[in-house]
Amino acid sequence: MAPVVSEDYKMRKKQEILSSALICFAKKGYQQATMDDIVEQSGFSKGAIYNYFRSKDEIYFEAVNENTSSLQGVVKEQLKQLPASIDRVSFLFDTYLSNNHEDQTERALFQVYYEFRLQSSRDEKIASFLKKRRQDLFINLIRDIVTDGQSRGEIRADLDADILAHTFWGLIDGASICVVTDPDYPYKAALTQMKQMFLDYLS
Amino acid sequence: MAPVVSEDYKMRKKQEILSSALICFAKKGYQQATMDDIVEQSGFSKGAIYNYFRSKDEIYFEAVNENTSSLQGVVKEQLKQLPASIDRVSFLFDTYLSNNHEDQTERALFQVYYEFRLQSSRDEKIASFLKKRRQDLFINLIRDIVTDGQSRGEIRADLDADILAHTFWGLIDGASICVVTDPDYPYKAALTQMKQMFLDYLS
Amino acid sequence: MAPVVSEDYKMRKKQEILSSALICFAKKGYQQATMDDIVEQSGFSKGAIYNYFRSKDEIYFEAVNENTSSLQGVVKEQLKQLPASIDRVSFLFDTYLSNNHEDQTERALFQVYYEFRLQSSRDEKIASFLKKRRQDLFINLIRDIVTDGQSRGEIRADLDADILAHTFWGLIDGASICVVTDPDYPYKAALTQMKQMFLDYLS
Amino acid sequence: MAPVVSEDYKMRKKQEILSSALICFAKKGYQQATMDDIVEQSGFSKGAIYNYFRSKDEIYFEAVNENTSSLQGVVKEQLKQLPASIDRVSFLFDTYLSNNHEDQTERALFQVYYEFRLQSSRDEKIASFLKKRRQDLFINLIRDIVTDGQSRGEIRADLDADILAHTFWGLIDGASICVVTDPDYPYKAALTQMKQMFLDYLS
DNA sequence: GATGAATGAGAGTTCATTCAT
DNA sequence: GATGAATGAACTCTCATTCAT
Repeated sequence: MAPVVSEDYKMRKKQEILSSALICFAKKGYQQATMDDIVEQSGFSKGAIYNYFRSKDEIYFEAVNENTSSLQGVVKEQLKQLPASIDRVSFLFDTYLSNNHEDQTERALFQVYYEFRLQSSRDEKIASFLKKRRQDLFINLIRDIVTDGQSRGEIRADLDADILAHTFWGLIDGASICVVTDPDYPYKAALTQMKQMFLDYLS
Repeated sequence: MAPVVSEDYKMRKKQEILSSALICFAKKGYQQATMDDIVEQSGFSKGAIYNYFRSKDEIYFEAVNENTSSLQGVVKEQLKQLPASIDRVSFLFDTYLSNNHEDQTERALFQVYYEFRLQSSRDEKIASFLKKRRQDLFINLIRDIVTDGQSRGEIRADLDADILAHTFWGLIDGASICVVTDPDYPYKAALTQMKQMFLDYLS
Repeated sequence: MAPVVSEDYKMRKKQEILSSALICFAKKGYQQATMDDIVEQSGFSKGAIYNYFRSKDEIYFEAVNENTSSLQGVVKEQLKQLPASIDRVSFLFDTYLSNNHEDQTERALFQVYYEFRLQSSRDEKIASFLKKRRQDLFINLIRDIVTDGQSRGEIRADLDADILAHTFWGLIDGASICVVTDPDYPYKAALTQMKQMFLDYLS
Repeated sequence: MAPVVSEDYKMRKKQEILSSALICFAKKGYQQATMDDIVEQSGFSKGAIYNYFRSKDEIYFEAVNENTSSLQGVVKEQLKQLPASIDRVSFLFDTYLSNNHEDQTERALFQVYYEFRLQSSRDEKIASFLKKRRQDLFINLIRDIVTDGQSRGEIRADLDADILAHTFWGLIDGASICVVTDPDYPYKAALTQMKQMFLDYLS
C-alpha cells in the first residue's frame, strides 16, 4: 500500500521535532532534557515522536548534526568566488566572526555541539562519525586551500598543510568554547587577533 | 576529647574519593556516572562517601577543581625565575605542551573539566565560580605579563593586554578541546604553531 | 484530539489509589508506609501512581481529606430538616454516635486523620489548611446553630456561641481520640454522657 | 568489679539524654528526628547514647513516659487534702486548666504524647503499656473519687463510675488534642465549660 | 568507656520506552 | 496513525546501628 503521507511531509515533521529537541537539549543538556520536555516543546505526542525516531539518543544525534552538511555547501560555494588562498582563509575567519553569540539560539547550538563532541570519547559511534566528518568537511577544506596557496607561492612552503588545518580549527574551537562558556568573552576581538596572527604566520 | 581520626586522615579519604570520582566522571560523564560507580571505584561504602560530601554535585565540583589552585602556585613560582615577558609566555605554552594527553588520567581531567565548563551556562553557581577563577588566576596572569612586557618595550604597545590574555587562553582551550575530543589531534604540533604565531604577534 | 481515557476514568483511578494509600497509612502510619506498600496495596505500578500524584505527601493530604467536604454537604442537608436548635445539636451527636469504630476502615480513617492533625504543628501548609477548614465547616456550623437557638430562646443567652462550638468539637475529638487509641474505650456510653451534659448545659 | 560510675550518675545521664530526645521528638516527630539530632541536642556522642539505650525506639518509649508516674504522685498527694469528691474533680480540672499551652516545651510534650498514643494501635507493646497505665493511674483515680462521692451522696447514684471516668478523660483529651493541634484553640474557656458541664452532671 | 566513621538496606522519585485503545 | 497511561529499573540520598580505635 502506498504511504498515506508523503515522504516530504514526514521530513518536515522530523525537522520540527529535531529543532524542538535541539532547544530542549540547549536549555537543559542532553541528559537533563526529558522526552516530556520535547513533547511539550514540539507539540507532538510521545507516540508520534517514537514513530519518527527510535530513541532519544537518535534524536540527539540527528538534532546536533542536521545542519552541518548543508551549511558547508553554502560556504564552499562562496569560497569558489575567491581566487587568493589568503582571502579564502580570511573569509572563513570572517564567517565565524559574523556568528552572533549573543543570540540565544546560536549560542545554544554551539553549546550542544561541544557537549556532543565531548561525548565522543565514550561513544565509538559518535567518535568515528565526528572524526570522519571533521576530516572530510573541515580539515581537508583548509588543507586544500593551504596546499593550493603554497603551490602558488602565497603561503610559506615550509609549513605542513595538515597541521595548519588542525591549528586553524583549534583557533576556531578555542574562541567558540570560550564564548560559549563565558558570555562576556571578547569573542570578536580575540578571534580577530587570532585571524591576524594566523594570516601573518602563513606568509 | 581528641578526635578518633586525624584531620589529615580525613583529608586523605576525601582525596581518595575525589580521584575515584574523577575517574568515574571521565569514564561516563557526570550524569551517567552513578554514586554506585563511585562506590565501586573507590571501595568506600555509600554512607562513607556521604559522610565526606553532601551530594554528588559537591563531589563533582570538588573533583574538577581540586588541583587548579595548587598547580597555579607552582607555575607562578617558576614564572618569577624568568625575567623576560616573552620567555614567560613561552614558558606557559611549554607547560601546556608538556601535558601528556595520552595519559588516561590527564585526558580524563581535561575532559571532565570542559564538561564542567559547559555546564556553566545552565548553572549560575558554576558560572560565577569559573568566571571569577578564570579572571583571577588566568586572565590577570597573562595581562600582567603583557603589561609588564609592554612597559619594558618587549611587547608591542598597541595591543590590548586584556584581549591578548583572552586570545592566549583561547588558543590553549582550542588545542585542549581538540585533543580531548580527538585522540589523534596533533596537539603538540598545533600548539607549537600557535605558540609561534602568538610570540611573533607580540613583537 | 479527544483524550484516550475520560476524566471520569482518571478520577476513579485516583480514588482507588487514595483508598489503598489510606489503608497503608492506617496500617503503618504516614512515615512508615512506603510507596512500595501503596504499590502493592493498590496494584498500580509506581510510575502510574506518580502520574496521578506529585508526591507521597500529596497522596497523604488528599487521602486524609477527600471525604470531608462531601460528608459535610450530606449532614448540612439533614440539619435543615430539623427546626429546633437542640435537635440539631442532638442530631450531630447522634451522627458521631453512629460511627462504628469496630469497622477497620472507619477506625483507620480516624487514626490517619488525627495523625495528620498532629502534623499541623510542624507543617504550616497543613496547619493553615486545617484551621481554615475547621473554622468554615465545623466551628461556624455549631456557632450558627447556637446563635439561632439563642435568638429563639431555646439556648441560654449568656453562653458564648463561639466558645460553645469549640467545646462541642472538643467533646467529639476527645471521644474519638480515646476510641482510636484504645479499642476498648466505651465510646458510645461516654459520648452519650457528653451529649447529655452538653444539652443540659445549653438550656 | 564495682561499677566505676555510680548508678545515680548513670540515671542523671539518662535523664539528660531523654529530655534532649524529647525536645527532638517534639520538634520533628519521632520518625523525622534522627539520632544525629539527639546527639547534637544532648551533646552526647552516638556511642554514649547507645550505651544507655538499646535503640531509638527505647529512647522514645522512655522519653514520652518518664514523667507521668512522678507527676501522678504529686497530684494524688494534693487530692488527699480535699475531702469532697466534687472538689477533687474540680481540682483535677483545675490542674489541667493551669497547663500553659503557650509554653513551647509544654505543648511539645503533649504533642509527642498524643503521637505516641496513636502509635499504640500498631504496636502491641505500646498498646498494652498505655492501657494498663491508663487504667491504673487515670481511670481508677476518677472511678474511686466518683464511687466515694456516690457513697456519700455527693454524686448521683445512677451514674456508672467507670463510664464517668472514661468520659472525664475524654474531656481532658479532647481539650488537649484541640489546643495541641490549633494554637488558637480557646483551651481555658472550653475546658472551663467542660468542667461546669461535668460538675453539673454529677449532682 | 567513649568516640564517630563506616555500613548498606531501603527510602522517594524519575523517565525512556511501550502498547492498548 | 496517533495517543498518553502505564511500566519498573535505576537513580540519589538517608540514617539506625555497629565497632575498630
